[in-house]
Amino acid sequence: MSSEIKGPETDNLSIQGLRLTKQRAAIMQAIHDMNSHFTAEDIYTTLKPDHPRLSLATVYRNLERLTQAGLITKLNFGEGKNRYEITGLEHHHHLVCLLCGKTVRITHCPLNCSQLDDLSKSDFRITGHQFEVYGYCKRCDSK
Amino acid sequence: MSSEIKGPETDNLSIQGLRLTKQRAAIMQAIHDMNSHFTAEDIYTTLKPDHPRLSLATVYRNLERLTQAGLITKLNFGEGKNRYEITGLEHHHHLVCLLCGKTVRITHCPLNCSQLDDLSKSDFRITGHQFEVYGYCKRCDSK
DNA sequence: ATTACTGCAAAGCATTTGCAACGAA
DNA sequence: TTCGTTGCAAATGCTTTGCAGTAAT
Repeated sequence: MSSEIKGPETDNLSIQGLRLTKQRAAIMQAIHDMNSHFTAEDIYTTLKPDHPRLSLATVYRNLERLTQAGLITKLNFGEGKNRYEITGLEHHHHLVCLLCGKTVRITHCPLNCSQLDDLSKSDFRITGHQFEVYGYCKRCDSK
Repeated sequence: MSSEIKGPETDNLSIQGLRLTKQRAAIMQAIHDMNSHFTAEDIYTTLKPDHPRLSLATVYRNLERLTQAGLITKLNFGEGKNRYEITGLEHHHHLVCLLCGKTVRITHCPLNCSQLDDLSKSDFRITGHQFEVYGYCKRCDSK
């Protein structure tokens, strides 16, 4: 329970040597209100109306820093762009609808398989993994 | 055993309504000689010396068509670019070394888990998935 | 006063596309 | 003669970077 974003809090930031700028606060707030798998563009278009001078570059730089700080996690749904989610939830993966983008959380993690245990012991030190399942949700499939 | 690339064969192509151009033949040959997880750039730089007029666009277009035809499969190692491999091998996933790029095949497929069976039956029609594990191989880890 | 952070514009990379010429069938 | 395919150049989409000014500590 060390690194969680619970609101516009500064604690996690200062520990990492990050400063709490207005832009960063706004971005963290937006991340919260987003409650889904968001992109840099999502954050940008959400904030732009109330922060006309905010630049996309700032959003990217912040998402990068927050990722490094462990506050958010980078996801890859194979769309050619990155998505993020807040870190600290139970470890999970996703089932993604290719049409509407709806996602369902999969709590089962494929990393717990004996074949990987064997490999891991002998030849590899595993540091990360990625598991995403694609398909069509009931709603989209019936169209 | 329907769609395999075994050399500069035309059978698979004609079935798909694809023409066997010099460029396509060269690309298929290169794919063979590549025997690893290659990128569009890999194919391009391999062929360029002997095919000075070959364009990257042609490589991309061919990889796309060959993927559609099921002869090769698109991979995503989270590098911000696509990799491909020849289809027809036993279904598998990869353990990828983040330093040297070495890959180890994982024959276990996480799609066979009861949680997914349940979801699949009720809400989703699963059409694809992605499972890659990252880490450092023994050799790179000891550096 | 430092020095992290920002906006802006330009650059970077992988990939795609429009179009006229080309060449398999 | 078709019409799938190609080369070229330009365009796209996402992301990064250089730089000079700004602001948090």
